[in-house]
Amino acid sequence: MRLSKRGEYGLRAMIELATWESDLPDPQIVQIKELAERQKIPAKFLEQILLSLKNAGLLQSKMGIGGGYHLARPPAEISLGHIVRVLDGPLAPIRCVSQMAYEPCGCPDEQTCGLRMVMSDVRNAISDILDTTTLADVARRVEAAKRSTTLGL
Amino acid sequence: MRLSKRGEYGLRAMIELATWESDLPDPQIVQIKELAERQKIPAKFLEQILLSLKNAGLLQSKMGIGGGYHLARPPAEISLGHIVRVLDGPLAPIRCVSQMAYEPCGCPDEQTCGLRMVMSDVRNAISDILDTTTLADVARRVEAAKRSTTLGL
DNA sequence: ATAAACCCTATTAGAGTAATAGACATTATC
DNA sequence: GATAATGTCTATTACTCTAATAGGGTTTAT
Repeated sequence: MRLSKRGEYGLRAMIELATWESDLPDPQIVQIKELAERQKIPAKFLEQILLSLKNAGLLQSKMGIGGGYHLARPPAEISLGHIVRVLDGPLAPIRCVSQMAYEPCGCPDEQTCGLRMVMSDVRNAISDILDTTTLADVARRVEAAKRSTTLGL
Repeated sequence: MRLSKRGEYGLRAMIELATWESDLPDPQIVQIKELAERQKIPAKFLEQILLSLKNAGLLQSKMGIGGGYHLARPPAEISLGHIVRVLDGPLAPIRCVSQMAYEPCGCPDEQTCGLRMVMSDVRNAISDILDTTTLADVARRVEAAKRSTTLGL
């Protein structure tokens, strides 16, 4: 049940963009290189990932000097589920319970397939989290955690 | 977030064994070949899978003529989570939130890592389902579904 | 003794992952 | 308008993993 590096790096980058924006009214423009350094991601690999996210409409970019990336929409309107689907494909553990990429699995009867019932529950549990959690939610939790660890010093 | 074929086949086989047992007081002994045919799984591949499950203590086997496999414990005492972990490894999407195979992910501070917070929720959601659902639970749901589709005819 | 079953390890073909490379396009600035 | 900093795009590669296949060994009922 693993998230690929591609998915992990993409999520980290998007979360970082969202946390930077959370203070400021206007979207912050950030270069690949800076994001890669901060998150310790190979820059050329991150480049591909951000490009996919841009083509999916989740990021916008500006070319040339002073260019970079910023979120295409407010953080509250970008769900983690969307990001994961773009980078890693369906959330479902098996395709016969996928909403976005259903395929029959060959069992004699889907209505009475025990595996399908349980995996459908798993899919829904994952989707309940990732499709309802937005970048803004994550940014908020990060800020809260930072405040409480600072107090703990 | 995918379940491997290995995991899928193993779960199907275990669920099948459990549903057969659900009627009868004594554990049913079943041959690899028969399980493979019923579930349309390559027999030699299933052999490897069942062997892993046996070595993990979830199945027992009997060699020689009239031999085969049966569950090592009552279906109510075998969780799907256990089966998946044996065949596919940790449930967690990333290792830094895994209970059974934790590894640091290299983020500057795990306490304030947004990705980690969310993926920890996902891990728990998956584990809440798979670790609390037993083969007996699945068998029960399958029987119920069979009854209701039969009524619907 | 035989055949039916599980036991165990090695091998392989193919797919997928994680990167790396490099040529190209755009734009701010001087 | 030259230059350098940036994103765009595609190809390639090394490596790992997956799914399966192969085949010889061991046990046991008859």
